[in-house]
Amino acid sequence: MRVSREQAAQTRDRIVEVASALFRAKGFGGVGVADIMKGAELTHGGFYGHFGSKDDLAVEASRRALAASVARWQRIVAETRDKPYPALIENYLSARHCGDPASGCALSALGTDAARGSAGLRGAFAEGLQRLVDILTEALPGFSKPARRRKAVAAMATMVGAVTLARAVDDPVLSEEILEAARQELRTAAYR
Amino acid sequence: MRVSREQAAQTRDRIVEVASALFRAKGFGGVGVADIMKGAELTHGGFYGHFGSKDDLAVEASRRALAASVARWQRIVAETRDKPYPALIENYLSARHCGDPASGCALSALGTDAARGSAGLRGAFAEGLQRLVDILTEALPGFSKPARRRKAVAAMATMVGAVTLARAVDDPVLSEEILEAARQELRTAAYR
DNA sequence: GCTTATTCATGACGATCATCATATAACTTG
DNA sequence: CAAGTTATATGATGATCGTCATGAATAAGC
Repeated sequence: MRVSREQAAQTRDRIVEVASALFRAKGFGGVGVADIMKGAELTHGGFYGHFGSKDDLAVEASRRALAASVARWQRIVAETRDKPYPALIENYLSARHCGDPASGCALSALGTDAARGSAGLRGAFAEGLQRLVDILTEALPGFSKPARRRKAVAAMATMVGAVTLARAVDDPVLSEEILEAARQELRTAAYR
Repeated sequence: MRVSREQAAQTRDRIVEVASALFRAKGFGGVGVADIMKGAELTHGGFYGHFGSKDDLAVEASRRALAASVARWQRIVAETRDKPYPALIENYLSARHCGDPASGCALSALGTDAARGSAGLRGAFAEGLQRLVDILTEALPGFSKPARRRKAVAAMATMVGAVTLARAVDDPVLSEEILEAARQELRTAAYR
């Protein structure tokens, strides 16, 4: 069967959206092309009419997920004009974000997977990371611009590491301790 | 063919050792049982005489890798009696560690993979993390014990996040910036 | 309204996967 | 030295994987 050009674009969009969630939930290797297509209410056959390979989709889905994070951060900054930095770290280091990788940040959901990925994939991660760091740099109070940039990069590392570790352990008490320790350290580090 | 009981134990040991390196290099899903056995100079058939499943081996290999990190940290602490903390973070955040996941820390090599793993696997990660945090807590200068513990947990998150991100991007300049930012922040955070 | 182009479904390809059954050979125990 | 045990090799299992060839059906272009 065939659908309108506009519907086809929507279909493609739906595939990327579903993939971005499934990849974050189960990893690049943990999801098959058929799973993704089924998630978009399609059969696996039409996949290669939209994408050249699974890796191509992985790159696009990662870009989509990271762009969503950028948009989310921008919204948080806009909504908390006075103190955006605490709002950002509180949000990232929340139990909700930790418990919902599928709709969370791709850096902490796919970080170690991306390290083993193609150059294109790692390029997408680099660009997404840069944009998030830019937002964080602007959100940080005081200091010179280079110092704020340095603090923003380090804060990114702390947040990504904290969520990654909190998810990697099976002890809920330890998970919460990790998130809380990161929250406290980042709060005090910003205002010293 | 058959080998002596002692040799069989060595064989099993060699499999775990090879697996711990291969898993860190390529992820749990990126390596097959046959690859591991070939790495141990065996064929794939004998695998299930030693282990109940691939996941069982994953747990054991992770434990092995994390125990090696604990031993490494203890050695570093013993060798730098006066200032063990800077030595630990310098070591973890080095370009060498970043460029060699196969013999590095399992937390930053398999963090996001472990988050999607079995409860047994996440238990192994929790225990390994606890031991590393214990060492870091003792190595931190000044402060009360709870404060040192909190700082140690946050420092772990920063280190794991920094190495994960530095590996996940394709830009060497950005990678080095991430490691350096984490080094600087951790140094100043410890002595404030 | 007819032709062409294109979206998606069906189905199959070969490769690879974890797992296991069986066979062989040699260590271990008596 | 004989009998039993067991470590490893060989080979097969069914499942799943990414990828692609083909066909049907309909939108788009003339």
